[in-house]
Amino acid sequence: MENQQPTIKDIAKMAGVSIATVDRVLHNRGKVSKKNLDLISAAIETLSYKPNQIARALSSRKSNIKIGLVLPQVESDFWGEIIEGVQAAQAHLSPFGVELITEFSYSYDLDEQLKSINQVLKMNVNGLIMTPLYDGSSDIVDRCIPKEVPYATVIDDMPGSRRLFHIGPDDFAIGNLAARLTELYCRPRGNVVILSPNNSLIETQQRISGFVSKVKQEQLALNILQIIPIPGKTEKCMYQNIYITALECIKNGHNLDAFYVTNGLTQWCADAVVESGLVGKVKVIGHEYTSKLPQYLQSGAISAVIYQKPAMQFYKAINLLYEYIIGDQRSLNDNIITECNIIIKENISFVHNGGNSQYGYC
Amino acid sequence: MENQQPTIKDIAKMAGVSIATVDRVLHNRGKVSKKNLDLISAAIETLSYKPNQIARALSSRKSNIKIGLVLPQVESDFWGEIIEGVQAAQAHLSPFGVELITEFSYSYDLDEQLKSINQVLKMNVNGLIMTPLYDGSSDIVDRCIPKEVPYATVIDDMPGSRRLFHIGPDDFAIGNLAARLTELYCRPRGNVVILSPNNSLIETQQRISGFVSKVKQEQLALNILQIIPIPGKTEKCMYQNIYITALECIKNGHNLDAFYVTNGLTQWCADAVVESGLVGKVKVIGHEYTSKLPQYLQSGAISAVIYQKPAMQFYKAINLLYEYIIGDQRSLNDNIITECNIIIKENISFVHNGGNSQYGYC
DNA sequence: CTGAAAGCGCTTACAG
DNA sequence: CTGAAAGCGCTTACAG
Repeated sequence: MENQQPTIKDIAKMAGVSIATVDRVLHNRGKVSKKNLDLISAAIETLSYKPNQIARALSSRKSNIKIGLVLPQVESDFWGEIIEGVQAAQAHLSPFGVELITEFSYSYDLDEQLKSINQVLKMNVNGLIMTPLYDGSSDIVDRCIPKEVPYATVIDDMPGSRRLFHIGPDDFAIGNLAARLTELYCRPRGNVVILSPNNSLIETQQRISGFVSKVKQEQLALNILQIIPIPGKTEKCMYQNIYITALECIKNGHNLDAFYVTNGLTQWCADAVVESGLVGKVKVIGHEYTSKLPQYLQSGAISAVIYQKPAMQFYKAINLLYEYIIGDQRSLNDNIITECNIIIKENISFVHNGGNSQYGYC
Repeated sequence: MENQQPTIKDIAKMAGVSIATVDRVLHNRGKVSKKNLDLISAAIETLSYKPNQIARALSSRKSNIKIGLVLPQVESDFWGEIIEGVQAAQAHLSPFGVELITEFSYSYDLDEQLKSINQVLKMNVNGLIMTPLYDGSSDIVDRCIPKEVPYATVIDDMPGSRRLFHIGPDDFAIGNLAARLTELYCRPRGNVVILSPNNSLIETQQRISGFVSKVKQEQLALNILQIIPIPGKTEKCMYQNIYITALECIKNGHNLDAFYVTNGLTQWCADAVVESGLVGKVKVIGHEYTSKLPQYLQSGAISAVIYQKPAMQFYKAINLLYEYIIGDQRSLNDNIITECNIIIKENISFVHNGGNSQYGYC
């Protein structure tokens, strides 16, 4: 009926060789005479042959592909959600013989992460996906990972490193957006404090500068009172510190109208607002989907968050890295901007999050 | 190494039959003796066997599966975008031997759509996906499509019909959201006119009642001046009617602060605002991603839209219907609420639309 | 009602 | 440097 896709047989016939030889040039492994190479290449070209991925997957099921994942387990909602993306990817790719090997680290500590990387490398992974923790870490990480092992970064980038690609939000644009949301919820005008965990990360800095420059550029009726870095490497530490700091800000007066929290710790800042009985008076704008988000939006303790769908990012990263490893040479965009959603009280019921994505991953 | 997934061979061996017989019960086709049926079912159970989809796809490539699509081509941005979702699905499924057959109708006219349905049925499709045009059409459509052909609805539903499942937004919730967005952009308060194309659709009515009830329930500072149905079945008609109506509203005074447009014709309402030199003064809140949306958001002619990602909806619908047809009995949720995004000036750069989804479909 | 055999398109030893 | 053959897990006629 329709003209069938050409198969490896077709091009073998056309080039007058065996399919084994065609396979050799397809994977440029083994030696092939120049003459045959040319013949085969020409045939591939003229028939515009594309290897059938299904057949490939079925046939090479024995030779497992392993992809390593190095995941912090710190902000538990945020990273916990990611695990669901990883599981979805596992389910999607296991019929292709892909095995995912995950290592966790329990603090935002570079040494711990390097240990995880080495652990994963011991398992002879064919590729690696990670979220870098510090901006200076490019060289260290590059030295740690052998050149033969391609790796990708998700959420935070490591520019200047050998990473194959990066998936993550446009943090400057996100900062712009946060400023607008703050402005909308504070109208006619507002005094804002920015609380900044992971303050040393370049991504955090970009969000802040996006926020600040949006305010200036569009002369939003926002007055940025302070930008306060929140220290802490472990989960508990960070929760406590942001909560205490928010409480202090509230007590110090200054006619505070809003907090902007630069990452997923938003909920713990909102706790301070609730504790102070200022829900509705002091708005909280922040990031990510956390367990209490629905109820906090409902009560007004949080006005809006920007949601970067981290589970989806990992899901895509794993799929892309797999395609790269099996040699799908589709030109790879090396910096993929992830989609971010605004979540407010009125749409949280139909924003798909990591735990709600029965059909979220196609 | 790891315990391999059981194959059809394993369960044949365990039940003491041939793989052909196992295959028969897997697809409950052909007659199998009660004894063997029980034996095989037990084996499947105890080994918790899952057929390998890859192998299945490879082996059954000859027997093409055809899925029919019945698509209006009216609001061209909206429906044009959908075609990209269809193409993505085609690319994704063609290695599985799936062929998509698309028929277009060029007006919102039931008779024309029925013709398209019949056209597609003539091609012996194994399933069908459509967007119903009128609420009364359940019976007519049900009579038109043979019982053996499963079909699904996307975007608009046809409750009470035989459709297998529906994917679409929660229109009442969307109306709620639209009210909130209007309120945010009109603060401190605003006079709103609702313009309603496709007014007879139950989905449109739900958006409107969502909007109205949100205003009442939360006592939003919005005053709904009028709700005006916009007639028109063809593209040109609708564009002209909404533009003219919007112009009239503006001229009639009433201190208009905002339009809420209940569907993807938002852009043509904004044209009237631009024409009247009232950009910034009269806000427009609406729906969908259309070609001029980026520039209109930038200039302020449109303040915000709610984007239901129609291409993604079709992409998912096609995949789900395919899985159903090949007998993937995963329990099928028959009413899938699609994710909707808020798009405003500050986030349009990183919202993935149909035409921007290189990595949007996993 | 049941089974042996060929085949889907590719990969992988193995023998030359 | 090259090819014949077996195999991945399932489906599909075909013969009993």
